[in-house]
Amino acid sequence: MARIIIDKNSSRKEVIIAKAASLFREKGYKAASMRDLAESVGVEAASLYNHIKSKTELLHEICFGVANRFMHKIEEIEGEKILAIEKVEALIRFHIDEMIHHYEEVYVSDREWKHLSDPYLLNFQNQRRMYRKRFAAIIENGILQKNIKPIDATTAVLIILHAIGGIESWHRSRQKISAEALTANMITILVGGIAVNVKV
Amino acid sequence: MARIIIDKNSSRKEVIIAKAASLFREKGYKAASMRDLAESVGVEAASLYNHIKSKTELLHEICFGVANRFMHKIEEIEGEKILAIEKVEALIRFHIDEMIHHYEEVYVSDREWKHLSDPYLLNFQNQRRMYRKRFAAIIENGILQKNIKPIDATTAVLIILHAIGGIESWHRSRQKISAEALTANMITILVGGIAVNVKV
DNA sequence: ATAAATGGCTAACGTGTGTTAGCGAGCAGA
DNA sequence: TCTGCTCGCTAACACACGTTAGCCATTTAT
Repeated sequence: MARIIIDKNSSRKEVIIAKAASLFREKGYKAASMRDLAESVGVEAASLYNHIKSKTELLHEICFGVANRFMHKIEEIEGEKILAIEKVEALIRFHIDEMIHHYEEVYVSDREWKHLSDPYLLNFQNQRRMYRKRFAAIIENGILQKNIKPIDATTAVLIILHAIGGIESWHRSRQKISAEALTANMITILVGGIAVNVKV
Repeated sequence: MARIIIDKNSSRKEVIIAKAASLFREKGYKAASMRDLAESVGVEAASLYNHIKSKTELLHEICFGVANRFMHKIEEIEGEKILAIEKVEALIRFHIDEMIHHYEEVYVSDREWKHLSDPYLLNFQNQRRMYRKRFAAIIENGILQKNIKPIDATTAVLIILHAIGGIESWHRSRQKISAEALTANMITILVGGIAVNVKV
């Protein structure tokens, strides 16, 4: 009888969620079957249901786990007493970091949330909209402070978030450049793209 | 007996492909069923097979249709005698234009190509890799010409392509700003992010 | 007008899906 | 050691999927 192996600080449920994130990222939520997941966990499909309620629950856990982390971070940053452009940079750094270190979950939350079902779907979409509004508000503040170019804040947020989502490709491509170099490049382009050019 | 309505310059097959693109975009390839597609075309599921070979064929047609358009465009731009940074701008404009006017197909080609099956999947991935290499080569040229900042070209391509992919969100959001304004903003941020700052 | 091709239809197939029921092995605490 | 709970298993379910076969109506070409 093959039990799910767990280490000290993660339950069997958490192990399943982690494997699910990896699988959903690779194949997409719909294309990944519970039997696939079971195999990757090392167990029969039916056994999974001793730990989880449904396939959708796995998606909830992944999506809201990620969403909550981002919500907490933006709250933290909003409270700091720094320039708006610095807040934007901090936020970008956090996004990149998340994308590098919690790749699978962030990716899934980004691309597969459509498959959430209705009480959760609505909630998620609301949180997402809120987050973007608050991000845009920071940028608008920077425009008033004159350390950000007078651009459409919504568009800027859209570009920034999706650009970072593209780290997916970097992740796949055998890490030609280091995480630090990647971050530096992205900051140069993104912050450089919206910041008022003070130096040179 | 309900026939598929066609206009002068599109066959029944093309009508089906267009509807498929719309459906695949909305639900994802796997989640969109042939019965869904049939309903949106106004016909029974089995009838679709008088015009197409399989569900996968629909995905091929969509993905390679888009890929070919981009390949032709980059070839055209490579041949022009203009600065590298201008080539990049032209390419970005084309991407944005495609994303605005052939939204569904471009989106599907971007997000659902994973579900292509193997002779086609490999081919598509190769074309994608080629395209990005050629895009990166233009940027590297611009760095040598000193009209583009000395950044990692691969990262820049990655950012640009994904940022434009984000127009998806704009498309959904009731078009708060015009297509022209959106394009102008994106050019400001993206080109501004990589260009050497000559003017202020 | 007649023949052939086209493009619908219904019915059904096999397969893969998420999930439940029910059973038993092994670990935990008394 | 005994008891109960955790967590695995096999078997099976109902259903949704892509696709095929075979039939008939309508359009097109001769």
